[in-house]
Amino acid sequence: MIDRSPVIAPQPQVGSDHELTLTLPDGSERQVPAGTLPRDVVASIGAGLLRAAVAVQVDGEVQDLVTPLRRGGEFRVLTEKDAASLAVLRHSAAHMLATAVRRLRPRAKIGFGPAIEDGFYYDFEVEQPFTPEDLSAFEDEMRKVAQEKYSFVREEVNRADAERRFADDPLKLERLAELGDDEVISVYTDGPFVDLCRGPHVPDTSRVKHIKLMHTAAAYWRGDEHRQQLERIYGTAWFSKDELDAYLHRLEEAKRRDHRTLGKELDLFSVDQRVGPGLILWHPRGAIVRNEIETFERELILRHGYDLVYTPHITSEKLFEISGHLVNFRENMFGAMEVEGAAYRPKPMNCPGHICIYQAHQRSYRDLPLRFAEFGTVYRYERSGVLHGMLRVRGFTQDDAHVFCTPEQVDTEIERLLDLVDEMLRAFGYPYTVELSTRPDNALGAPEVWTDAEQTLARVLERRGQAYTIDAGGGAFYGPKLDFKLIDAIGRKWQGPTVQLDFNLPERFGLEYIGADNTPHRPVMLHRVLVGSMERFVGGLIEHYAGAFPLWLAPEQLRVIPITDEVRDAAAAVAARAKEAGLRVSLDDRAQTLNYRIAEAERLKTPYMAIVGKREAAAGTVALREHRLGREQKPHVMPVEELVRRLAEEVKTRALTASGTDQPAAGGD
RNA sequence: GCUGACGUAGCUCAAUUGGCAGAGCACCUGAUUUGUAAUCAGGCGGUUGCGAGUUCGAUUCUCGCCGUCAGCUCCA
Repeated sequence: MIDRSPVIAPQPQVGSDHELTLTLPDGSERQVPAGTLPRDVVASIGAGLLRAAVAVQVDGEVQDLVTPLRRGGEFRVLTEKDAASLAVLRHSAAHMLATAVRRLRPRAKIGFGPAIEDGFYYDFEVEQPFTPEDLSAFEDEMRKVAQEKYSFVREEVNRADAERRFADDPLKLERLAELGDDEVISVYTDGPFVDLCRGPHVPDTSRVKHIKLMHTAAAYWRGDEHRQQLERIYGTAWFSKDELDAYLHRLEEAKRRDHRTLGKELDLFSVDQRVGPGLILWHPRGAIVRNEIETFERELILRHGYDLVYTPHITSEKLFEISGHLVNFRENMFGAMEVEGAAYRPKPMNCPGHICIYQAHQRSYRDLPLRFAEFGTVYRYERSGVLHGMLRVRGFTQDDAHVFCTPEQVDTEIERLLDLVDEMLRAFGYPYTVELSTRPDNALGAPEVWTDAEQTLARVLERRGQAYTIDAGGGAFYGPKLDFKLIDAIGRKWQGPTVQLDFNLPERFGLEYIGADNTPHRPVMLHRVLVGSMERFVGGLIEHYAGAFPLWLAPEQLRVIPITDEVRDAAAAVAARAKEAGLRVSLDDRAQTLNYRIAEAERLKTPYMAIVGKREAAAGTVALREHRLGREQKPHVMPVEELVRRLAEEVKTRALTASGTDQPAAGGD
């Protein structure tokens, strides 16, 4: 028999003997006894509000309507309109998934089922992995659970009671054993399913209507790869059908932008089994994009006082013994090759090489700061399961640089780096956020040095009015860092530039400079990358621009198309003129229909097409077609000189074509 | 590396219970001379990822390896 009775308020276990003060959003105050259920408070405000309520927020903390109030403070009712409600909905959806799975697979053991960004998951221990058919059966069953409108009933129980209830669920017992004696043990029941859970939940299962189970995956219990793997089911849940549809559409959009698909369609790069997984072959069209970025960046950093250097791809592994990489990251390095009795390795980082250049001379404080930059190709062994297109590879080129300076110069150097980062990212149209990562537990060096460095970073950021968040304990063991996160055209975050202070390598290599006092001092070393890796950055750019690069980066900037053979020479002259102006231009005089040739140029997302017919040939003009204007557009007739001027200007200013406005071709490709 | 799915022409995909491996696009040839997103005809193209096994017969079933995809774990 399914218990469908309404919620019975469990007796609160803690102090119901004192009054709590709740402050409502309108400023009014209410006194209620501790242990009162929020639903009673909400009901007293209004019946309509109770119907709309998803949960409440008390003193900043979200809790559901059936968890006894234990403290007072700001009291806000959360409805479907509040962003914080989504996590509650999704957590409840996870329970409903478990409810559905348990109905169809009574022997499935339950793990955890939290809300995550964009959805939820639930882990199960089962003998047979789930199939796609299982998934749709579970989804149907979840809808039934929603229709059956079970209340989420909260009970607070003692340990013995909880152990009895989850006697058949070893994973839950393990979790239970970890709960401290002072913690409230609560369980939530929706219909036939009961789960050890802190909450909060929506009032009943009928609130969870717009769901979709996305896929299954294996996941390690407690995220520990030495523990058993569980079957995880991912799903998403929203308050309205529109939101669900919009989310699914966002996924489609991301798929449409996938750099692996576009990389093939636009002939930018490939990988070849014979070369090896995670090793990128840059095709001519992709190489143009990369080269433009490198040229731009090289010009930029030279202007910012950097010196270009080159270091070998393969070095004696002694270098990595000194640097400590061999001890700490041996598993992630390519294996050693023996040459005349000495072991050599492909470099996993450029820093040791740059340090050796620093040490090639005795350095004076007058030489500092020294800024060595290199597009340095490094090789790291990444486990096969993590490789992903251009975004996660085994060989990549970092736009790496190391700044060697005196402690007094760190301030200004950081400041200069922030300018550099800003100039670089603006060129690609990326907004960004900044994160300051501080001292981790396994940190090297004196805490005072760390605190000092962290304060320097924070001070510079604050002086510039740059907003930032702090990732406490997120620094590398050898120094604190600034991480820049890029936000792409569809709102996704990407790892961007990083600036890192290093207390370790100067020590290990014994770096020195002679100070004004004529004694040796240890310089400070800064590592920094702007784009990180050319591979990852270009992969990200492909997705950011959906393959429609701004003109300065476009592999082919202009395609000239004569309508008939009669005007071929006129078209060739247009192409020659554009080429002379430094544009990347091609002439498509194939014996194909005009429509065919336009379709192909559009498929390649060629920014501009100059069509030349009899009228244009006679007048010295072209009919210009622009990729970004989409399918319906009137050709814009202009003199050849104006075309060239306009495009050259657009390249020179590195103008950003409206990224994200690139529409999918309605037919054809 | 782990779990699961997948691997057929350059690309996207077919191939009824195991029975002659196919289409569209691309490419080549010819015709077509076109006014803004795919002209017509013909042709070329395959050790069905690799290797073994079962079978009269394997793209199809089994095993191993390689690779790809999703997720987990990892990313100095």
